[in-house]
Amino acid sequence: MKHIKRRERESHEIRRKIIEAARDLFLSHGYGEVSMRKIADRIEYSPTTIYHYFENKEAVVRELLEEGYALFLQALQQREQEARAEGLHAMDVLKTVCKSYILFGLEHPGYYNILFTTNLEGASSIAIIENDRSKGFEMLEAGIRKAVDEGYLTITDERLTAQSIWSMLHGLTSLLLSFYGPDMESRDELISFTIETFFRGLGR
Amino acid sequence: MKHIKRRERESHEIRRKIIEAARDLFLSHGYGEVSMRKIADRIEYSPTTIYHYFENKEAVVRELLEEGYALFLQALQQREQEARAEGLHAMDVLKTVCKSYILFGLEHPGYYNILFTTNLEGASSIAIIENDRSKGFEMLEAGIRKAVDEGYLTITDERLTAQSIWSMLHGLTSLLLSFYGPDMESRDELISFTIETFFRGLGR
Amino acid sequence: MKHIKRRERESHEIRRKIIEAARDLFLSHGYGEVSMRKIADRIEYSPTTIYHYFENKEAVVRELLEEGYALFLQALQQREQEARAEGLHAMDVLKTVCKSYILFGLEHPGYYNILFTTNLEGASSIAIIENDRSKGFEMLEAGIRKAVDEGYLTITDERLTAQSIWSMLHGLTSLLLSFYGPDMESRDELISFTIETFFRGLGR
Amino acid sequence: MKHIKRRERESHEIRRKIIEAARDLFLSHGYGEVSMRKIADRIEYSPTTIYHYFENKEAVVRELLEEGYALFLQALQQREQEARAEGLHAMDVLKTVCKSYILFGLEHPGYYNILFTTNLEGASSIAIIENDRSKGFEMLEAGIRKAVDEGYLTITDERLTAQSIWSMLHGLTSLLLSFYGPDMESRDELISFTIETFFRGLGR
DNA sequence: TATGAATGAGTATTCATTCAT
DNA sequence: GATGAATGAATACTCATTCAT
Repeated sequence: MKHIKRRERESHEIRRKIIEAARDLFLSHGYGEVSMRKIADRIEYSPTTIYHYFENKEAVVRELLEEGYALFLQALQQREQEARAEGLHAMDVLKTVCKSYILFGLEHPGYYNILFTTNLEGASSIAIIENDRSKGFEMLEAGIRKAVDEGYLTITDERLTAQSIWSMLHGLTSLLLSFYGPDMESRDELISFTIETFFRGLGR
Repeated sequence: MKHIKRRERESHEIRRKIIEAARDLFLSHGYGEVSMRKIADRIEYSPTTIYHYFENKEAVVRELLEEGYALFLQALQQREQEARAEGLHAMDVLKTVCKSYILFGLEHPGYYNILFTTNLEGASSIAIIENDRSKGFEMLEAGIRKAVDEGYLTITDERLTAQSIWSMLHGLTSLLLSFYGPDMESRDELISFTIETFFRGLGR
Repeated sequence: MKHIKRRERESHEIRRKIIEAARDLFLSHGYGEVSMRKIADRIEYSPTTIYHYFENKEAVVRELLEEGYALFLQALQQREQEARAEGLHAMDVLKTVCKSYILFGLEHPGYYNILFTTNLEGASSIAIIENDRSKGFEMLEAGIRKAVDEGYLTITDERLTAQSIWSMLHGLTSLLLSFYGPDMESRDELISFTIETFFRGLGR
Repeated sequence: MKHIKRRERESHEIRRKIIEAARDLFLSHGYGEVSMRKIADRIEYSPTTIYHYFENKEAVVRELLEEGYALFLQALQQREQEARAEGLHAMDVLKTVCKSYILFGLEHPGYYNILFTTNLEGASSIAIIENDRSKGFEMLEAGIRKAVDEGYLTITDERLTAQSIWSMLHGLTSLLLSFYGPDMESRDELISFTIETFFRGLGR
């Protein structure tokens, strides 16, 4: 059992296939719809094989979440650093981060749904990862603080502001994912409009 | 079949129990997780009994949706009329509607999830009700138009603005539902802050 | 229980509807496919109502069989008497009976299937009716005897001959019912050809 | 699914048990009566196990049909070749084929019922096999043609004649199967008598 | 006379999972 | 490293039937 756990971290081609299949299934279906057999069918292996790489279904989902969060955080951080490197001031860096949040959702709808929409009720040990979620939130807070420090924002409660921004971002992303096709013309307009409006509201 | 259809609309104690059980199950689970058997267990009847009152699972969900939308629209309309009766001007009426949207979600988390979060992929004939969803959206648009007409808002694209507001509301509501307990102290503060910020951003 | 049995014989409009519905369902489906609920749906009554007229499903089938046999025998006898009245000689009377056997099957495919094709395994008390089946067989035997008596046939074993004829008739009918649509052009040709061939074979 | 398909053709002890159980159940019951659970009970495995070997119920029936037809055609062809090898002339070869048709039914009542009596309404993709049925019919036609060519038969319509013979054979077989025990003494007599009579009727 | 209410058993099928190889 | 074999429990849904009214 120990050695299974150990190997669980090892990278492996089939591990990848499995979690990619699981992610794709999550895209169009809910947690209950993603079955070990469907994953197995998709990668053309027997269901038993999956148990060679993952202890059970929950372990698959857990890894999916971990990967998703890693990807998510990486996407945000990368864009932030790029923005900084471009010499943007704190406010525009913050906006860039916001846009890349939404972009992540649009580019990885499967991951986004699992990370932020799907209710993973059945999966108990998954709560551990909850703190990955707060890392993204902390990035937001940090960005806000910097904007405040640099005088672009006048804010009393950073935490509150971050929650508010986050909810706006999540609302926008999930709206775009569930009710609009991928080709919605006014998509970018809606994104820009919402973000600009909100930040204008935040003031100076 | 005929005789079921005939009184499908009739009220009945057990019908109520069934859809309430279904609604509660939807609160913490997805469509696939809500099973006829679980509903039956919850109301302490045999699964067969449910089929006495509903043609199939989809019919249960359909009624749940219809009820949910009715409740939702009613809540919005009632608060709007109250606000008008109180002599509030268009802008504050609009804000009141926004707050009652969020309040509906917080008071009826089960309904909110089914109406606006859950992926009802399996349920085909449910698309019909989709247009109930747009009724809520139209209320928003109408409120915006009125605020524009009365000079409280300067807006170019009503549709875009409504989508933007809607996404903010949905984001806020689902954030509150998934990540905060019902007793979150700063809840109302977050709601007010977000709405005020956004409308300030919309300008004049 | 006694009085139920008694009333079971009474004619009644709904009784008729029930067994007609059952018969129609038997046409296109097997015994297992004919359910009390489907019968009830078809006549637009509740399933419970059927139990007012019949003790159980088996009783419905039993009556269906009785009626079917009555109809069957009546059809045969009527044509036989008509043929006799027309002054046909015994041989042609016999052929007429044969043709009316086939015609019954083609005109009442539902009844024919229940009477002669469907395996009524589940229905125990139905064996009683078995002797109705032999009545039809006896008509055949009687017809043969008469043809022999009148010198149209030279036959050693009447029983054997009757069985032989019967099997030919059943084969022809069920072939026509299962593999040909109702509009098969060469239908009558096949019937005539087979009967004529067979009787020619029986000889003088 | 893939891996099941891949070895669907492979022989396997349990596959055999399953289709034999299904065949036996078909003997005394209709399509609707033969359930996966009953099959499972009969072979003393769990119902789930059957799905390890067959995709679904229809696949079981399909294989049953394929096997049945293969056995049927083989039986007919073998006897025909034997008869030819024995130097019988075309007429007697034809009669031999006829007798082996009936014999097949008597020796394999389960198969016979599925192939020629049971209404497989529920099973859609099964129609494909329908053309196996016509192969048997074609053997009959070919035999007739040969008998005509060799001057044993004078016939105008081969197709009609074949249908006529076929219906006689089917009638005889199903009569023997449903209404007589396997030990009926006069069985062979009835078979011979009917065939002889019919062919005598066909003439020269 | 008719039916609404209720259910236990049965229908096909899918699920996650274990075990021996 | 991979899988065939096997299953108990669950899925939605249908069945014949009973009972009280």
